Amino acid sequence: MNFDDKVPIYYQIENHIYHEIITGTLKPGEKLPSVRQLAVDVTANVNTVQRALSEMITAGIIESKRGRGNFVTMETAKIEQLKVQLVTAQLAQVYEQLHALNLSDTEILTSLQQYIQQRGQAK
Amino acid sequence: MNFDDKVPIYYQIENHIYHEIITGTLKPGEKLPSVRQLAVDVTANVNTVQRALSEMITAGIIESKRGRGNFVTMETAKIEQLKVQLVTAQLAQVYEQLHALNLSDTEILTSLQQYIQQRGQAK
DNA sequence: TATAGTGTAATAGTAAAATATAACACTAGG
DNA sequence: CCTAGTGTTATATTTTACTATTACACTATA
Repeated sequence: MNFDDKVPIYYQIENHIYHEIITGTLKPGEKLPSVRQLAVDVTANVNTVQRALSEMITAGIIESKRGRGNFVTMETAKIEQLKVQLVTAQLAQVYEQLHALNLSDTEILTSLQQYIQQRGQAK
Repeated sequence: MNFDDKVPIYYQIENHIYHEIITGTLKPGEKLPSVRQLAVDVTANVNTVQRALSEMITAGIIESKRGRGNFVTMETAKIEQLKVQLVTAQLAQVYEQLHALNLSDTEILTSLQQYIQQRGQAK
């Protein structure tokens, strides 16, 4: 995995798995790879993976069944809620940051528009 | 100061000062508070502040004058460039994250639009 | 029932960030 | 020249994330 050394690995693993759940790579009720396999996949330690999973279990997104494995919740409402939560967190962050740089609401919007346009051309 | 324990303090201090420079709270050529005073201001250690400053000095945004103090660069072009850089980094992050959540370009834009609208109503 | 695969937990060790503290080097002003 | 204020650097210590390793608890199945 490609880690950003500015933020904890367990946090990045958590986010990574959340993304897989939200995009449907991991479907509701589906079994996750074993913690040992996950550790290999993301090139991290079992304990680090476990820490990430613990938070997801607490959040109710993952259900842990001892001796069987970890499973994505079947409550699709929770997954949808999680998605909204992550999206909103992202939007809030950009908004706050750019606002703190004295960009107006419209400037923030148009700058994102421009960024997307330029990004499309660059490909 | 209000630190996010998910990212290094020196990095947050760096960002904090960058914001003050870009918004004009700290003007070109202006002297920064002493490192010891800054440490008190942000409730961190002198060495931690120094680490943040070191990166800013390397980046050419801050000029250090031993015995006199640290000063914001007078090259306004550099400051403008820094602003573009920070804004772009923010835009890139949201875009990548939301794109990874399977939001299309237009969905990303409209969701930001909606966020700003709702935020306005909440006040 | 034995075994392989699973989650869970504990221990010890390493590395990096941050702190506390002190010392050093330079500058300006009295 | 001396002193107060500045940046700079170094040392030792604490804290936290991460790793390596091992052991334990449970489940399914051959």
